[in-house]
Amino acid sequence: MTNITLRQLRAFLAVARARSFTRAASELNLTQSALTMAIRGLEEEVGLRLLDRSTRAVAPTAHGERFMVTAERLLDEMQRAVDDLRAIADRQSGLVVMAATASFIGPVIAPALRDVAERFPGIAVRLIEEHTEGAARRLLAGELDFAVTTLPSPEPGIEAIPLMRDRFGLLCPDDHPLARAGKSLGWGVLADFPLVGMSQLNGMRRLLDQDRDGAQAVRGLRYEVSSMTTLRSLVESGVGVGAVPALAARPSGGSGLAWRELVPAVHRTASLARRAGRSLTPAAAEVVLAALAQLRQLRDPGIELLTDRASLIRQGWLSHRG
Amino acid sequence: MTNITLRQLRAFLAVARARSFTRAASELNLTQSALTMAIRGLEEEVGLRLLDRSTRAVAPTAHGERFMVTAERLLDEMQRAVDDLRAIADRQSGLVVMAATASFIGPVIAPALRDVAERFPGIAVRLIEEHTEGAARRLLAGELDFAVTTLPSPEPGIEAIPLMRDRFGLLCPDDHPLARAGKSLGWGVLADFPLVGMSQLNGMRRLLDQDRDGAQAVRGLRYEVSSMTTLRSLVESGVGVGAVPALAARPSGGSGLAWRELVPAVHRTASLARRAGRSLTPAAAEVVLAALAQLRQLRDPGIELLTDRASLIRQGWLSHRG
DNA sequence: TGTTGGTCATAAGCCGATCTTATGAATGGC
DNA sequence: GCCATTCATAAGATCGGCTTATGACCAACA
Repeated sequence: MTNITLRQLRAFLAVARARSFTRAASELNLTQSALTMAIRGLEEEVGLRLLDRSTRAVAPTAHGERFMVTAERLLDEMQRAVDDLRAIADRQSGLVVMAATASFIGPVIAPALRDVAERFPGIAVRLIEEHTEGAARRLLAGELDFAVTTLPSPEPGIEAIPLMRDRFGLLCPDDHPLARAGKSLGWGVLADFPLVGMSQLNGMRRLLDQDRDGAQAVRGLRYEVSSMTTLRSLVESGVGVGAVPALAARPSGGSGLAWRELVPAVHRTASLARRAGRSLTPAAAEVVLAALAQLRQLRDPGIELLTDRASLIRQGWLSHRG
Repeated sequence: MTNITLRQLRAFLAVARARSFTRAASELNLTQSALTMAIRGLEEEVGLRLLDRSTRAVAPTAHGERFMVTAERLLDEMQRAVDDLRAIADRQSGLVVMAATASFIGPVIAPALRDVAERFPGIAVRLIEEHTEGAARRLLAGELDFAVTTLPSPEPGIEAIPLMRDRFGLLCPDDHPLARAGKSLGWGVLADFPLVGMSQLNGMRRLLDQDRDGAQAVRGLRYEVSSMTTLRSLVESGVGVGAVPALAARPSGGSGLAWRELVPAVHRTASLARRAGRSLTPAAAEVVLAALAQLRQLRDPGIELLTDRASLIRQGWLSHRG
């Protein structure tokens, strides 16, 4: 086992290049004495004279000259490797692989990514639109840095922290009678109209299924669709109405759609999830922060933020730096 | 500038591979605590988490995993470079480039090289038969590790140490009248026979030219040749006699040739020479030592050893090791 | 030829980095 | 919930490396 240090390599190169201990010392901000000892240590370690020196001249030996090339390359590679890591740490580069449920991507993730791209042009993102189960599977497989999902129950091997919750409300055309009914709406009103809802594969659908009040929004469902975009289209064209979370309803006003709270409140909680014990990369942390900022900007009565930067730091999702 | 140490790299690799600080610590004969600190230092230096760790599990992060490859390669290259140097230091490999005058090669250098080859099969030698001036030029050009020459005067830029000296004597056929003349021979006897001698390009010829007694061996030279082999052939076939140094006469008895001292003694001194300030490689030192041993074995009355191992060490030609 | 200025080598003491010991905090298994 | 195990942290000890001071050597110059 070698006990050679990079310090010795640097000392050797400096002396060999400067052809002088004294000059090399001043370049390295050391004393000549320190270099003498460093070179001695190096030569003892390899058992070979690398620098021929007298009080009048210093020059690398033939072996020393060959070793210079090696030492140079070694230090160079080391520097490059460290620089790469530092670039990632400084978020000048990096790849974020993440998954999010569709309803988050439009109003939250997309603008967050635009934001991140502006400040850190070197960060690349792979965004996977994925429902809860798929995200969980990918997390466990180690494919993702993190995911934004409506994780129902904490799975082993996955660590999650509540991010926000929004309540379900009625989505209807903005010229629909219920759109401007004076009083607050109860879940019972849904019984009077043809209902549009998500298929059973969907996370929010299952929330409704399991809720006593929410179940009224899926009983006798007339149209069952697989994406929120489709649901919105159907509602907008007056085919029916549906119960959707506040976030999924956005944008509502001005888009031909109206959203009204339903009481009693039924919530859906979205979480930040990662594989247990896996830390966020600096780039991923930046995306999470930007998403948080987007959520804060929404200022929607139906949407409630459940965490903040400090809390994320406290629970080990973010570091203090940056 | 990175301040990362190879120690940290080794610590990182050990922990990442063992997936445990404790196990890695016992492998490296350190405490778990030391590794914790080493890893912390490394991570601070690059600004990036490289190992995700809890009290129950340790695993490299994605970046850590990539860095493992780099760190492995770096340490490996370092090890290889050092091993190469050590092989040279141990004389398991190495190339010696040397020059010697022809008269040395046969009786001294050749058997010395056979000897070295036996003990250090990895050492390669490039041996150049070269007269004094040529050797000096090559030394100054840095082409040679060392040379064995009859250096007349110390040149600047060349460092020389006397190796041995031999005296001139009469070379004649072994059935020649002078071969068994009772008394010692004076230089005057040469006047009575046709003389064979080296050309003026040769070092020993010039020694004779410049010596009052020796000059009698070149005055009225009948045959002027350019190599000792030729000279010996001519003398052996009875064409004439000549004055040659003891070493150049060997082997004399049993080869059809006889060699008799001439008085007063005229000496030729052979030196070990190298470029000033240039140290011998371990392999070259081995050759020098072997040559010295050969010279010692000659035990020829006309040959006088002028140095020894201790003296070479004292004057910086050899190191103590080995 | 003695002096002088500059160079690398060496020694001693200091200081900081690193290691060890001891302890704390977290977590999975029972 | 308790226990065993693991990593983290703190404090003291130890070791290596740095600086300062000095020596030895050598070339250049008077």
